[in-house]
Amino acid sequence: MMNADDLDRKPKPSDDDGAPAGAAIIVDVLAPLALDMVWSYLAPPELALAAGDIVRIPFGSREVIGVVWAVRSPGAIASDRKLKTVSGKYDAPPLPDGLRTLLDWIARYTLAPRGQVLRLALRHPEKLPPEAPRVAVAATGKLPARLTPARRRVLAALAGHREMSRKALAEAAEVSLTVINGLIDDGCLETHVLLDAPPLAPDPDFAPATLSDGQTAAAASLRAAVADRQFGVTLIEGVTGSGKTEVYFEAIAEALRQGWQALVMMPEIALTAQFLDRFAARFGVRPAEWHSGVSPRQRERIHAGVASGDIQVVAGARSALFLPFSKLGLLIVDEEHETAYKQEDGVHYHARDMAVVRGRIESCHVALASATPSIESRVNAMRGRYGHLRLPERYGQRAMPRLSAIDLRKQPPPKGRWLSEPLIEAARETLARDEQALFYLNRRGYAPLTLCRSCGHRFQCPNCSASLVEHRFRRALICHHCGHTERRPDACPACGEVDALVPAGPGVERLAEEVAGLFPGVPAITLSSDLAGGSERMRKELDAVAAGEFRIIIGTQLVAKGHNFPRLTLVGVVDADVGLATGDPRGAERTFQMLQQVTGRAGRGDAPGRAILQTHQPDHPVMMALLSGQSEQFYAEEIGAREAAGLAPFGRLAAVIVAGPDRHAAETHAQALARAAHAMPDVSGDIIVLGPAEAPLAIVRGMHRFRLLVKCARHTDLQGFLRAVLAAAPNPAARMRVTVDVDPQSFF
DNA sequence: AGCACGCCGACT
DNA sequence: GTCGGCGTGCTC
Repeated sequence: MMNADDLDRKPKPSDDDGAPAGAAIIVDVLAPLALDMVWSYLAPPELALAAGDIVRIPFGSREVIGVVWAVRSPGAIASDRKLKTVSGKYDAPPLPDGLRTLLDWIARYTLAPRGQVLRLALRHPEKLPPEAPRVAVAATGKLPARLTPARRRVLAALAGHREMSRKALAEAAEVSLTVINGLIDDGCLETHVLLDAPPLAPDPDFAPATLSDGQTAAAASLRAAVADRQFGVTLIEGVTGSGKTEVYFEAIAEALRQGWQALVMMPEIALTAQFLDRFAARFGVRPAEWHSGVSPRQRERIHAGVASGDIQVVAGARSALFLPFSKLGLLIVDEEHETAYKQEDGVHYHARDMAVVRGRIESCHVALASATPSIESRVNAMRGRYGHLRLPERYGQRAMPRLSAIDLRKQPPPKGRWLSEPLIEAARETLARDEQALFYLNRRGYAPLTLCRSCGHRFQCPNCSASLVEHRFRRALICHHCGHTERRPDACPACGEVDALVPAGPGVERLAEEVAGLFPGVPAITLSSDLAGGSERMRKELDAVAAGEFRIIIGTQLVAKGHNFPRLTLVGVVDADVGLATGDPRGAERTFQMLQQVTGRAGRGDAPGRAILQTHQPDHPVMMALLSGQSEQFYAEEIGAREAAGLAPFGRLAAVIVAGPDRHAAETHAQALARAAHAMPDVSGDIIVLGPAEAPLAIVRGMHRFRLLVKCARHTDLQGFLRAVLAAAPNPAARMRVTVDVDPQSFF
């Protein structure tokens, strides 16, 4: 977005510029470094700096980029030290007030240095070669002195057009650019710079969808909320195919009619050509698209367009939240429960929550959409903080899949096998109808556990104490937490017995073996993140599945979303209990969300889908919720259970300051604390463990040096929790200094 | 974050 | 005798 050539160089300071010393303008500049401070500089008056401007400043021995965070009132020279002078200003859109407020807010909330948060909004190449002006040519009417065949073709190709770009003309006339340049030199063609046409505006009335009654009502309510131009949040809840997208498209249409911008955030993987096409079908053009794969040049254009208002709608991953919108009027967070919204490195933020914050700052409406909302959003909806729109039915041809459960206690598969007779029978019927079946098992590898039959030795990761997972294809034992890999030995390392190691439990590889035995000759594919060949290969295989090349799919959570498999009518959940007893307080919520997603994939227009859950606990609230299609009860129980366990339904941040003069000792303490906190059974989420700091005020300044681990404590009794964590720490010298208790809502 | 300054080990 | 390791401190 910035370019060195855009830098307005400060004229050479002269002794007689006559400005009285007291009238010097001072600006406070924030640099995108891991520093929290703003730095004061003298501002050359001719740059006319304003808050938000992007400047270059001398900083220590180098020059860095910075953003004017504040312009000090004239005459207020606070510091007695000699100030350096701003070197120049970039001809780039300034950061709007709302965005700067958001960045400050996030820095405060996440305890991150402001400079580091600023990076989120400035993550662009500092220098780009200036964009080459695009040149168009038009005929002048003059005929060339020598009319060669090539020249004739050029003039003929241009005949129907007022102007064409040189490249397009050369292609159309099947000549090289030399011929065209020759004609320009002869004066037969004239050139002019082609101005960048503003992008085509999405048209709110291009092709409004036909909505069901329920959708119409929901859309009307959302439209009204948008037009209100006040901060508010609506949770849109509706199963896959219920038309959530169509409903929020109507909200976007309303924002467009009002002349406001809209941002649609989605998890990175959900931002597909399919979505962009759907948008284009409704509004006539694709939205601007923003994610990690967008080219630097395109980023620059989007920045400029969003700041000028030429771009009205952006669909983007979480980082799109930091674009310099000039008149944002609507934020939408699609698939709001997705964990991909959580940034876990650098600045730790949850993009869904920060979207709500930005909505608050911009005074506009925020819509959160999901088939399986997060507990947090549910609680907010239940307590009336968020509006709640439900779209309970599938619209159009697709019927909801029929769900049933198989009680594995009553109908267990034979020993060493994982598919029960009724599920196998259902798959047979499906295959006989020439349809596809999916066996879902969220376990990579061959077997999650390897045991020694002779001495009972269990293979464990040396770093994490988790079980090593056998990957038979790679002949390796792998830790799924840290990636530790070792060769699978033939003899037990504990007792030396040869050929005594047995796999315990199923993974997708083992399941594939069983499926191959049960359905010989039926084309099947196993899809997990272990698939060799990278995303390229994955895409190819998913396309092959969509085209019906495979009849049986065996997959991990990777198949739960994304690609549409049009012939898929049976989803068999091989072990619905995976993830329920892991000690993770979010286990039930996650399991429900995942199973709801994956079972929802069954069914197509003419063939209703079926989903079968194999479970040992058919009475578990998750299974009941899935089977009945009623999630109310489940959510209510989940919230109640969390409250009973002393867990807050909202995230909270806790900062533990480990005091001590010795940096290494402090790091060791902090890591031990983090581990101890992690191991506590009733805690999930994030704990910020900070290194030595002298006083609470020093946190912000000192924390960046010792940022060791950030995870978020979801705990109502924070003080008690921290005391417990500290009690578990090996060194009692570690002291708790500060806790920060932040419910995002409580900040307002 | 970068970058300089500073004080101890293996090389031309 | 120097090159270079990364520990510590500073940046308007």
